[in-house]
Amino acid sequence: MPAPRKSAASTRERLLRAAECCFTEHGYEGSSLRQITQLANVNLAAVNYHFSSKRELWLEMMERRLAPLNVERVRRLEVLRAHTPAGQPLPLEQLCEAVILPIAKAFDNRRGSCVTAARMVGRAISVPPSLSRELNRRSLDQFWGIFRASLRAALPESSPVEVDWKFYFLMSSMLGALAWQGRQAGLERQMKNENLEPMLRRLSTFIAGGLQASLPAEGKRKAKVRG
Amino acid sequence: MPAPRKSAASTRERLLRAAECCFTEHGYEGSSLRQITQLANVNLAAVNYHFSSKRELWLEMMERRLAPLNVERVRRLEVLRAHTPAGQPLPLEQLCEAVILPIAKAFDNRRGSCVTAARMVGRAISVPPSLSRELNRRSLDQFWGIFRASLRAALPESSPVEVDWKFYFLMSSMLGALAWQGRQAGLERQMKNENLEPMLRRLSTFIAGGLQASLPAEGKRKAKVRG
DNA sequence: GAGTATTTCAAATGGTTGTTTAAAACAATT
DNA sequence: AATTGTTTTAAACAACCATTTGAAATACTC
Repeated sequence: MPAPRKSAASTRERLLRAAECCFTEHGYEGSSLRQITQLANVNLAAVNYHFSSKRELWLEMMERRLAPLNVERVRRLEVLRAHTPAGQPLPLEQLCEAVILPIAKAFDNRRGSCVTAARMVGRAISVPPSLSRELNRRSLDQFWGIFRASLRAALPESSPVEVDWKFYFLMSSMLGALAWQGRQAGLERQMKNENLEPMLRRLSTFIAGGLQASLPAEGKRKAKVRG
Repeated sequence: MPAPRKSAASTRERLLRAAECCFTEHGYEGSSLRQITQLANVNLAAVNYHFSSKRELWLEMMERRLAPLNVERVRRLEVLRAHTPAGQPLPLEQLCEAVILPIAKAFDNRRGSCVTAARMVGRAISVPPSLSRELNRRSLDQFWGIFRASLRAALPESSPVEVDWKFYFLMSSMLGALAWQGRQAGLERQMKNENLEPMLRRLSTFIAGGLQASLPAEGKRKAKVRG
């Protein structure tokens, strides 16, 4: 049984990198295998050899990035839980940071920008439903189950359906902010590589504030941030 | 000069309606003119006759919906400004509602669901950049200028760049929540037609909380926003 | 170094895309 | 009724799409 050729992994890798770039820039349906293989400097048929289809290329590309990202998220959630006294609710802002901040680190920064990588996460919001569902099954369901439990622990006074709404707003806000990438707001300049983590911190603060705001226990109208 | 044929407007209208449906469901690149014309029961060439291209069809479809939406938003902002004593900052939550709530009403509800229409707005987040830029130029720039001024008036203690960030999070959160439509969170059921306005109210509260949260005036936990 | 499994490659498959064309059908005016 | 301008139609256009094929090239084992 011959070992795989030296450049084989390189072809696969180049393909994945090119796919990240194209899919992020032009979306799933907007990127052709011809564009991707040309950018990767490999033959067109390589996609169907190394992966079996365009669909699978996209899924593997996403999986590869999301897996370590989710590991880090879960690690942070566990640390947070360990540092919170029993009976105390988990601190909301740090909970948000546990989900959002790892995005800045989890991506390989050597080639391609972090910003592209972050936008890649956001792109998942606009992919065909069939792909979205499959990605969910492979790479998100497990993490989301864990995270939802943490969110319940951070919001002990909210009803389950209330928590679901907050969960939804947290996720969709995060994806929206990542997908949009400062366009239309004159912030493209602020969202370059070196500024990604500060931006994610701002985002965490924003989302934590939103989660806190709609707490039924608090007197809603004006004192919405914190008691 | 002969008057336009009776069914001419009808063809255009049917095309626009079908376009809303297809583009919302499958995205811009994912919808073909053949799908759209078939759904509209018109000839394929009708698209290039009534509009000049697929691109223009999408732009006109969006423009038609966004124009009255923005009129209503501006109207609400003016009412809000008129009801706020001079020197007082505009109330944040009502500011958010002025931008978000009109989405539930501005769309023609007779045919097609409101939810579809709302998702259509969210879809703008995932359209090719060239389209996004053109839509911006035609239908959003003017409103955004007005709204940004209102947001500054609601956040008198925030710096301009700080306001830009909040503006960005407000917009991207709104688009993200609309685009995602309860998928992945088991809330599809909650987001049917009759529930759209309550959902938009929740969203307003969430976003208003986020805007409030990062106020530099408030003694934040780590004081990361500003010294 | 012969043999073998793996990887690349150019070419072609069958299908779809947005757009164009030129003729036909239509409505209104003269 | 003839003319005019508008709208619809079927057909064709050229370009591109994802995927497959089978042979050539490569790297590894024995």
